[in-house]
Amino acid sequence: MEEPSYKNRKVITIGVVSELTGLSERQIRYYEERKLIFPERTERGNRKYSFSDVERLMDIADKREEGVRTYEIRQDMLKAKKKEEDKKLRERMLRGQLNARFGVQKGRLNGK
Amino acid sequence: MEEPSYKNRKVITIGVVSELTGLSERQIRYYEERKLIFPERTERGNRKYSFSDVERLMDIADKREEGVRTYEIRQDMLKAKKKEEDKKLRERMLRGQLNARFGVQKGRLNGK
DNA sequence: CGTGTAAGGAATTCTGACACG
DNA sequence: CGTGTAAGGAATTCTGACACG
Repeated sequence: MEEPSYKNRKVITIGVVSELTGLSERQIRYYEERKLIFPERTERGNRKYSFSDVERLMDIADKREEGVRTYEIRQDMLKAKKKEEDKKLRERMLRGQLNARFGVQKGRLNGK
Repeated sequence: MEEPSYKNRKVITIGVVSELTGLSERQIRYYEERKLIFPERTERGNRKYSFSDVERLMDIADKREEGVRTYEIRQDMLKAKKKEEDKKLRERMLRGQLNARFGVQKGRLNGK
């Protein structure tokens, strides 16, 4: 498991993203302004998107068609993100517990 | 298994490919002329590459540094491709054999 | 053969703004 | 709020060609 590869690499220009999603460049830039997506930039300032950005944009497009406001979409995003983080935190803590009781001894840090 | 996804989708413009590979656009276009890579085009004619194209280009760059000529690189490519196809063919034939003797009967095509 | 470069034109992208509803 | 559009400029990409070794 070492590939954050392909899916998350920001390499696609806005024109291609527009083709891929069916959204106008105006819309794509606006969703960035509303902090729904976060493209990188080339040295000269051209936006570059990843495949996950493209997928997120398609989700956004669906939401928008249902009439959901960009602000609400953003709230949902943040909520989902927090939930993700909490989950990871709980998992880490659980692992810590198990290790403390049954795990391989890592060797005391110093004998004191 | 339905994702020919990310890795093979042609979405990267030549400028980004150049950054990614360290090759000049001139070189990238030349390797296309020598039939080492096959980008797609946007409606207006701009080249679009996939991540596998990028990887292939990096392989090509390595070969070139070793002094291998584009013609030879192409020959090796074709050889490798043929080998791949032969392998698939043999696998298909073997499966056919097994099916014929032990496989589920597919029903005769017609009783004659 | 493999690559650089200047040339000219066409298409892309960018930003900030006005418009509309 | 969300999106279209015209505006002007800068950067990108394209092709065909000449150059060099």
